[in-house]
Amino acid sequence: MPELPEVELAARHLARWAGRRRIRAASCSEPRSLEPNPAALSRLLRKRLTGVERIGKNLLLTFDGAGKGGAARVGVWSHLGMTGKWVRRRNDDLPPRFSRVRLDFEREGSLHDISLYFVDMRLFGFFRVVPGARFSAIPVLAALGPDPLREGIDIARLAARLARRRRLPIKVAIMDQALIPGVGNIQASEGLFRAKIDPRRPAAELSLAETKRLARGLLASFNFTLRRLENASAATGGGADRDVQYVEEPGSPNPFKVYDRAGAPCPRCHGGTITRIVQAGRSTYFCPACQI
DNA sequence: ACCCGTGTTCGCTG
DNA sequence: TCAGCGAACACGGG
Repeated sequence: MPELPEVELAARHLARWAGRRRIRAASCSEPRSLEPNPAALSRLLRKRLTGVERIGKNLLLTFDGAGKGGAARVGVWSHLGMTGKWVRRRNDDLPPRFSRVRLDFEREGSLHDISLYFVDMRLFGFFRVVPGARFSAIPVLAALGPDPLREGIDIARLAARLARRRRLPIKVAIMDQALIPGVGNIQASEGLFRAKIDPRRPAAELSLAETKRLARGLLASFNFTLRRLENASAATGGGADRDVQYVEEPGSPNPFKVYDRAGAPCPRCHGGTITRIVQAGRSTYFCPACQI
């Protein structure tokens, strides 16, 4: 599930659910993973969630101390991996299955106590406490490109970087998080379809016009997917003090134009058949007739 | 039983 | 030094 749109929705939910609220308790339940550990989690106690930022698929939370005497600021760097999600539950509800981290927030105004859970079945995601919230000191984060939703896509920068990928297929190239962070396997196929670009083309061969189309196609796909997620989230009871998950419900129809639609007629040209190929070990979907 | 997977990192190779 | 590749991580679902 989690590519840029899903993580964006998670960030908005976290801010709405727990923004400005103070952590009363923090615990982790996973037996074998080293991260986080109780000692690291304890640094969050009594601190207020003052910032929720997203760069690509990375969630950056900032917590500030209660005291005015400059109590230490603490950050959390969280990634949803393949199966991670954030879930809100009432305080006395049972923890969801595959819960890894539980954060209990204090009552605030008319809001009830709530618990937020970081849930991750496959354990490819993580939740790391970052002392001082010095995110930029983390090499992986520093290497990320500018977030496309907030800062747009710098065509010149993108073109210059693609030019260095001589042989790499464009679909594989754009999944490099240093280029356009947040592009995952679904959004890569969707963005290329919207841009009418063949995913097999060597990255360095794209013209400037094609690079522009690609940037627009990716942004359009991000925004389309985000809107779908917002609607699905609102429909399942956003605002009510009930259990809410932000991910699409299982069994909901595939909202994508080509992803996971092998064999279907092309929704644009109607002349081609959506085809699945494997690139760098991942599925790619495209229309051989109108993606050139 | 077997294979697949919406992500990332690491080690190897040329 | 580096682009590119394949494996590894873990585990439910089809």
